[in-house]
Amino acid sequence: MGEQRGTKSRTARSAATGSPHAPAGPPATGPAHVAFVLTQVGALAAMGFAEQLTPLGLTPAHAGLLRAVAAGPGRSQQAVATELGVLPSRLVALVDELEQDGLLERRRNPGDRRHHALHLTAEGEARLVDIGKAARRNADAYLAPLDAKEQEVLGQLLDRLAAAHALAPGVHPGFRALGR
Amino acid sequence: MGEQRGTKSRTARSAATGSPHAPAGPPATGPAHVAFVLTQVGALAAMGFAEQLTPLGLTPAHAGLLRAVAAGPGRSQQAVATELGVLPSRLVALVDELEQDGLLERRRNPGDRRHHALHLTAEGEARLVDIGKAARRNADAYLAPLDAKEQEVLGQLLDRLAAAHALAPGVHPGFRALGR
DNA sequence: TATTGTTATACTCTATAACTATA
DNA sequence: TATAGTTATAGAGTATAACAATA
Repeated sequence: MGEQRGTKSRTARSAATGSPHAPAGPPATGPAHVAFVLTQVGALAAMGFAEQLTPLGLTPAHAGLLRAVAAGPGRSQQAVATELGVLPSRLVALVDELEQDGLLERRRNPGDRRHHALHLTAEGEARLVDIGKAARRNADAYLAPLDAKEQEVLGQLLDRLAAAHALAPGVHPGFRALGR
Repeated sequence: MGEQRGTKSRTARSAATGSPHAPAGPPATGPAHVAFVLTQVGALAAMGFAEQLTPLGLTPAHAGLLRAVAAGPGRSQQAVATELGVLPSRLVALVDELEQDGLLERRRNPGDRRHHALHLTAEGEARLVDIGKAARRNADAYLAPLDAKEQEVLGQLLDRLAAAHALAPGVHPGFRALGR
């Protein structure tokens, strides 16, 4: 059930994502400060999630792909690659790995044999539940410094920003190739 | 003044930082959702900053290094590398590039000739001002969907999280090697 | 012998483009 | 010819370890 490949390099990566790099230092107040701290805590949260994922033998990219397939089973690799903003050639490797782990399967479309319809296996569905638990575990620990009301306020403000910047609800921007 | 090296690969990267990857999709509410959106908007803000930096011929890593040197002039590469959480071998390349652009200089320490004291040049100081403007520009655009009061509330909540998780004030976590 | 900086090297991730098989 | 998927290849980024100079 998943050979835990690349355990080492798989430790954490994400958000600083892509390249783990960083904005310069900001003043202690004002918009620039808020934006900077936003990138700080966002990157840290992403790293925490990646760490929770490690024991599952998955990277954030794998988790995002599993979720995308679950959200729309039977789609072609092209369709999924487009939604996630990933290069088709990269998606091949991700699908290969998840298929080897028995979490995902390619099914040839009888109508147009060029397509590979992507579907989760039963094990893939189960793994997706584990991913959800990992995300929840990370989120609870990460947001613990804030009480329930504060978490709600934070969530609403962030939702507003996400909506204003047209972020796709379930898709992480760090997924895509960034500078394109 | 800065040959704008690697314009192509320098476009944007950062936050998804490290590896530009992503947590899986979350439910529409609750802590897991808040944490996920936090990584989304954080990554997007970091990407925006990286883009503002591109015309300056710099990456977020360069900007962070310039700031670190400005914050404590005359320190050794080891000291700066430790503060930023960067490998010394990597710092060499970063310093090389900024030195070639005339923004930074190594000064041999007469006392202990093994050390290279790092200092900004006058041009480096000027560039740092430009970086601040870029950060401000990005932050203003990014936070525009929220009014002043909301931005303040967001900043306070994020500051609380940053403090609780012991984030160094001016240092971006995406800077360090992540899984270490 | 220990430390600073540097170089060499390997590994991963990402990106472009060429190739195949279907249509 | 056009499209889906794949493979090949090159490029950056990042990591480890070996090395030279200095102490």
